[in-house]
Amino acid sequence: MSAVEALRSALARAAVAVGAPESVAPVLERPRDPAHGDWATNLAMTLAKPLGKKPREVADALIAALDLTAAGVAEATVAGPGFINFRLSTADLASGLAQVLAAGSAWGTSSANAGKTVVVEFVSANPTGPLHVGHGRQAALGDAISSLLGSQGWTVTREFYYNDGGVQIANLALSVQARLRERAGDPLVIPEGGYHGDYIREIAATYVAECPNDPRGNDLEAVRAVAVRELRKEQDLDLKAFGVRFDVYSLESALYTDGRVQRTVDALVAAGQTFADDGALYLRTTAFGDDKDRVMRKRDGTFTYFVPDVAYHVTKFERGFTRAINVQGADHHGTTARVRAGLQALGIGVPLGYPEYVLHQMVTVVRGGEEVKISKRAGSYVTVRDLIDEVGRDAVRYFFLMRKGDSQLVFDVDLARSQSEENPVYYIQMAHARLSGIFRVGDVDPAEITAEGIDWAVLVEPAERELVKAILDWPVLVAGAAEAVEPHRVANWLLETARLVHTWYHKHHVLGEAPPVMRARLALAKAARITIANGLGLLGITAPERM
RNA sequence: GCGCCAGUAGCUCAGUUGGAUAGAGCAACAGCCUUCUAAGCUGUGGGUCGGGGGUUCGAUUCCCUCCUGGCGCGCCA
Repeated sequence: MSAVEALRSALARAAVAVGAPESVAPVLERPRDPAHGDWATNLAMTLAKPLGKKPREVADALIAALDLTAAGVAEATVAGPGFINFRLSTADLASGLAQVLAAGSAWGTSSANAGKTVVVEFVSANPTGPLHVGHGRQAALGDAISSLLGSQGWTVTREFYYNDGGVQIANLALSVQARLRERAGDPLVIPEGGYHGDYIREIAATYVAECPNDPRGNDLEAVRAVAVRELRKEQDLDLKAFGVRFDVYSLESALYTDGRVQRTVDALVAAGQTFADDGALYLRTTAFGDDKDRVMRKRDGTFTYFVPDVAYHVTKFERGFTRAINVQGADHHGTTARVRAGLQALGIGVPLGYPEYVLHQMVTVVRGGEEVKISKRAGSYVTVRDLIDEVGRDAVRYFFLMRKGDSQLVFDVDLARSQSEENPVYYIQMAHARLSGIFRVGDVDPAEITAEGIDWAVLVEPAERELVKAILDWPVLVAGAAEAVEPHRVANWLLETARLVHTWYHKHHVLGEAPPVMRARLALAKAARITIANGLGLLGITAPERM
């Protein structure tokens, strides 16, 4: 049993002793001010009302009834409106590090969700151009969310859905055709809604090389096939540069060719959830919470985009995923109600909140204090590749993850590329490198550092007590971030912990200290290094040995 | 007009799911290099948590209302 659990159960017994109505689960949290102690509980305040007493009286009674030894507490005091603050002995506090050393790369993982499966869909771009910064945010978020869930025992499938059907693909083919005809000497006429970037010219060149008999792109279907293939290749390279890997790629076009779209429509009609009006077929999405009913089949006989999306999500459900999480830009939030409504209308037992959506706000890129909008190759937007080439993969990952998804994100290129204290990525990686440096310089193999024979009571300095607490809080932090699907909590924790590492490193030495102190501090350094490396790993960022 | 998201220090943002005197970085100011990386550290100043109501022992957090900004509201995706 860990120190916290011992304290919690001792408190629960004390609560019963002072007459609490039924069993309680006391809440323990870190006091904001470390001077207040190592743990604090608001138990007395929550019990005050049912007991009909003042909070501070209840607090005094709780302390009197508390078995301090069993709770592993050196001191308990009442403070403020009725908080009880606890101080642990340094030995009890720091000995928790033994778990960290034993767990290693598994520190912070949990098997709480073992046996449950989740599919995380992200990026899911149209293959109509290089990935833009919004896709980059999705890639960072989706990958980190997948890792977070995986760390908590979920079996995770990372999935990319190519929207390779519909009008936009037709516009892509026409845009390439326009460039082909320009090459052949015609005046350039890029169609309405077409694509203007330089990459369209590159695709035209590829097409001419492969199909010399059709320099004007008269075979539009062949043009389309080459364009989609080239852009999928391009996007794959973007993702590779970003270090993101997917387990499954799904194609919208396949949902048409294998009849899934038609079968989904038939099922919705059979379920009585549709109606025809003015030559179009509607789904009664209002029966499932949408603002208005939505067109499924247009008058021209083609389906609207959300129909294949519903068919696609049926496959996720049929593949047996407990949860489905979709990471998308907030500009897609209108579709969430539609997809869920379609799944409910089918009446096949899909849970109400399926799929879940993690929506993120827009990204703006700033350089030299000015917003950057244009990439040469893409024409109208900044690409992920631009950012990676300029500031590196680690910095791009961190910057996309350091803000809550539902905040708009300002990506400061100058800050991200600066190799200085101001840059949070460098600051965190530096903490890891410094910890590594202690072992390198001291010629100590970290593998030799175990909890065996360490006197934890020597870690009495305030700076090391704070670092110890941050390390021991890591598993709760990760579990909370996974539960809330919020990777930015990990990013913030890393920055704060890196700060504690730098403070400790600056104030106290490891090598050359008296043997018991050096040994305990080496253990602390190793535990900190493990935890920071695990945190960076979850975010897909490297933990360098030296910088 | 309706829906979703945001509004916290000069700037960029956290705030542990309702707790103590609201925090961090940058910027400003004052200091610190014979020791494991100064790519660093220490300290100081800085606030009507957008405004106003409500819920309760207690609200940045929950509810209502208004203001401002972003996104969406298509037989586009």
